[in-house]
Amino acid sequence: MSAEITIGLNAAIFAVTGEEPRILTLEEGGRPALPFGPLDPRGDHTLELGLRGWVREQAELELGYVEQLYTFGDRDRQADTDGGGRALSVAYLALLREDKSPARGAEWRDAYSFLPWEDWRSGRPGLIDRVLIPRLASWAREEEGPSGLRTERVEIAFGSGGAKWDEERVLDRYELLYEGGLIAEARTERVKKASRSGRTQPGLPMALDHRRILATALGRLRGKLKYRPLVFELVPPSFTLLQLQRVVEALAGIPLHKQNFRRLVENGGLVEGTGKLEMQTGGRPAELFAFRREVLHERPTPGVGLPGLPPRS
Amino acid sequence: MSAEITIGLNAAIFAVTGEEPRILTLEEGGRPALPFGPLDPRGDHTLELGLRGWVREQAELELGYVEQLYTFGDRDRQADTDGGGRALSVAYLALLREDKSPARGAEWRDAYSFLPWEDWRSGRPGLIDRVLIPRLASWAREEEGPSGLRTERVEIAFGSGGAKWDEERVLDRYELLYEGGLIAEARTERVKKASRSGRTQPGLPMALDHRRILATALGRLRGKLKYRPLVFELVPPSFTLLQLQRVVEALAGIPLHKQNFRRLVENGGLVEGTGKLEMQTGGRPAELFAFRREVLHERPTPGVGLPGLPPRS
DNA sequence: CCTATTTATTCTCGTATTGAGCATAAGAAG
DNA sequence: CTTCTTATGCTCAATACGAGAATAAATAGG
Repeated sequence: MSAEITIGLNAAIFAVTGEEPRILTLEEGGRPALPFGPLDPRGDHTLELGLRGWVREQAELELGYVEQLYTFGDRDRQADTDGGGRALSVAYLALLREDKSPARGAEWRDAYSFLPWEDWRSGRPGLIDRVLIPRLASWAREEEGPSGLRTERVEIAFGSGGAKWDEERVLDRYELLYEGGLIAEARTERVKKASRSGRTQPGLPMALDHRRILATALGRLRGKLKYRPLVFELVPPSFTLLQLQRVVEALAGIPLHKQNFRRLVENGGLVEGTGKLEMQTGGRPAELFAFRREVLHERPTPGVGLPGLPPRS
Repeated sequence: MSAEITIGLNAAIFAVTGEEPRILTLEEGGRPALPFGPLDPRGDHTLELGLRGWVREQAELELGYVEQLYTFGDRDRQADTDGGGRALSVAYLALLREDKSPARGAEWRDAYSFLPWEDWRSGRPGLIDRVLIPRLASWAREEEGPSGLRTERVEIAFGSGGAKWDEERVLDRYELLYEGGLIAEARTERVKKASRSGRTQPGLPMALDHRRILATALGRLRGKLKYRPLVFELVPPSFTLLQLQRVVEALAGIPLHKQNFRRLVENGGLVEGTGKLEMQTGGRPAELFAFRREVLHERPTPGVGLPGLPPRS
């Protein structure tokens, strides 16, 4: 009766440096992997503590903000478990201030190198209409059961055909690309055929299911930015408003209106001026601001907001 | 090395009938329990399918909307595992249209009977200021390490001391009450002492950690109502706007302004009139409306909204 | 038939927030 | 001292929100 079950603990650890979102990776069988390790059923008091332990061990980093993301347990998409064993992955989202340098073996990589279609900071990436949509469209055509179901999913996920781009639907997009055979990690006939015919699979692949975890994490992070003051976990204790904005933009993957962003965080009571100035701006000096913790008292959902949302929600 | 690990699948299944939110329960060791069963590591292809199987078996109900909630794995708060085994619970939130009657053994119960402080539809429940706050305050006083930390948590969670009530913080409140010894399921000295001295623990207890799962589920549901059209999983295909509003109010636990609610869902494109009328209203007949699926195309976050939120987000 | 009651539905109004952009300030570079 | 760059302040129209008045269409009772 008892097949062996193992619990893997995975962390998608984000930092933002140089205006780019980074994700901490290890090298695992030739592909980048998220830091992970098995739960010690006797030792680890909580899942989160187990995770922190693994990250400490593998990257010599002490995690700050940590939040549980999702538990992956599909039998068909798990690691090649040797026997009949079953592996579950409990995935976490973690944030680290700046990019502290990790131990050798671990390194920070540009998060968008794995999900290049998610970066809209310089407009809609050409990749989407040039590669993704055409190939997804042909995938949608071929097995159309209930008319247009796949087509509708593609439109909603990628903001084509009249739908609007929703930066939070990172996982929807990844899953669609996975099903459509555009993700190298899916070892389906479709992917093999495509690569034989010389087509590239967009974005760098990761080990196992880790890119899916990354997509889940990025989607959650983007969503949560809007209603919890998470950005402040990623910036130094004092920062200029432009720095703050760049961090939000890096994660959200879209450009923001500078003056309005300032108005939002200042009037929203999220930050307070420190009186000090940052002189290395390349222009007029900028005031340094700090997070106002009291805001947690005052407003139920103190996020930084993103444009394009139908307000009130 | 290998201690046995078991994965429990739990479901918090909501329905709304007669303007009351209901939760599906079984009876387990004298206390109400959420439907649950162990994952079959060989049989179940996915966690969700395993869960659906258990609910089918135990309650003879076919789940509609299902979403993964959280994975609980604290060693100290798990079931009394006989040996050194470790149990994880993967909890799900599920919604069921109306209340289909379950098999014997399962029954629908008022969700607020377990979390009575969460129902603000007729104003702030007296229980909060009469019982919860005083007892939490004394708990906060007694072990105040960093000054006011506990006090601050209580204020934010319960909307006392200047903070506003945030209906989403269901889990925060539950955890606070748990730590403060007001939750019967916590088998701490504090709880025992309180019950010896005749104090009641507010709300009906559930088996194991199930009330915590319920709190997690309700919090998530309240949050998600605002930006995804979840309510429509809980109402019949056609409904009057007041019916819809009552369902939202039941779950959110707060009263809504009728005219504004109507404006929100109508102008928001969430519903469309069917032309048919409901005559049994007790007053003027009401038009029957239906969910407009197209809205998924048009707006990224088509929720029903709740008042009091700092807009944008 | 007339009236009170109940619920539905339509509008209005004052206020706050949003999205967009113009204008000014204060540094550095030449 | 002109130009470039970034910071910061301010305006303006469009929209959304919160609250509530006003009107419509049923039912129940006399």
